[in-house]
Amino acid sequence: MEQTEERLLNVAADLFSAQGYAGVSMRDIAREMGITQAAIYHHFPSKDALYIAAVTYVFEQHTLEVSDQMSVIDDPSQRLELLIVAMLEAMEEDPRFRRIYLRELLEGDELKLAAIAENAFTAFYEPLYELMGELAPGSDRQLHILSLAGLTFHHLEARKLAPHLPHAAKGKTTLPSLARHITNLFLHGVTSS
Amino acid sequence: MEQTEERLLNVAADLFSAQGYAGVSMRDIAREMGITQAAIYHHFPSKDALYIAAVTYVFEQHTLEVSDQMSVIDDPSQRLELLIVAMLEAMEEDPRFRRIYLRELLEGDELKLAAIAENAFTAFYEPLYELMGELAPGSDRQLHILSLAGLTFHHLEARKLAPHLPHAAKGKTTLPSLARHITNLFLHGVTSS
DNA sequence: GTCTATAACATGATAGAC
DNA sequence: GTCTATCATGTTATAGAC
Repeated sequence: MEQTEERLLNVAADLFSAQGYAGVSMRDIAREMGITQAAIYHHFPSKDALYIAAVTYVFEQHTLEVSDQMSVIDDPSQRLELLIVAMLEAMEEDPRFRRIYLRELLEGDELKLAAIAENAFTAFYEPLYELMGELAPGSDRQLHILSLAGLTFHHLEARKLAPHLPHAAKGKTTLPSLARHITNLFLHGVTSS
Repeated sequence: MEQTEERLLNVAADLFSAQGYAGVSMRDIAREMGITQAAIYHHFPSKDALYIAAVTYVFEQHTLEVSDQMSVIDDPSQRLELLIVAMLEAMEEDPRFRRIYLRELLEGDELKLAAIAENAFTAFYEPLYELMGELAPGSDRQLHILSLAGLTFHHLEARKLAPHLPHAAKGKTTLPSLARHITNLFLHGVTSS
């Protein structure tokens, strides 16, 4: 991929993930790029095409392999903690990823949702699915995976909200403490912390 | 409140919660209302004012009293289950509520987030906070409450996504089974189901 | 690969009739 | 309380020069 095109995808992903499809104009993207709006059409035929390309681009960055380091560990609880830390770090590292996911969950049509399902979870889904079979055999594994996703996505996004809540904690929550909290809750529930 | 104005707030809330502020035009709202765009300005001075009024309107519907029926129950676990069912039902009943919450979490500025914090959780926060003190004394109660919020919001929103995931369950998830899943997970973790 | 210029249309908002 | 008409601006997209 050419350098300009990749930068364009990055700028577009930044803006779209933060302000949504309708909230970002081609001029906004062009301004951030330092070019004129018309120049974008040399790289992509339409705003729609640019959006889809940017979303795909962000998702492709997250199909890393996490299962290699995991497969050697026997204890499923330990493997879970590793996966949760990996998920949190991946989502923390690229806010665009989790925001596009949440955004598409809100307004995505069936077609986009199917694409999301295929792309967003690929790196984590299969190892997680297998893991759930070990941790809680016979249970609804998909429900558990969606629970885990809900916990991680929401905690990261809610850090902006937390200071405004009634009994706000003094310092802000660090990533490792979040990982410990989620792992603990997911494994043993609220009664064990 | 006049009848037309209330209907206007409802239509606006429907559209804004589904497509976001930038994704909805005054003409979209007018079309749904069966009036012209200019007529809206008789009721609200600007798009911004209408949006804020619609959001406030939706939130005000959800400051119901749930604590009355709860205070008589001694067992904290039982009270938790009641609260979770109440949360799920409230959010299921009005998708606009949870979507506006998630939307503002994504793009809300500090001012709006503060307003959200004040309004979105008012009905549930205090009883939940107290409950956490009984269920897990000494723990970070706010983290637990945000966990619970993440679970409920995400599960409800992800029901559109679930059928597209790799190992999708056959039937769709019912509200009572969701409530049972979340309560169980939150109380005892994945290992107990 | 980027520019200027422009077409064709959508948008938020106002003025004034009824 | 709603209408028509209109304004100023912003929008996606195209044409053609460099």
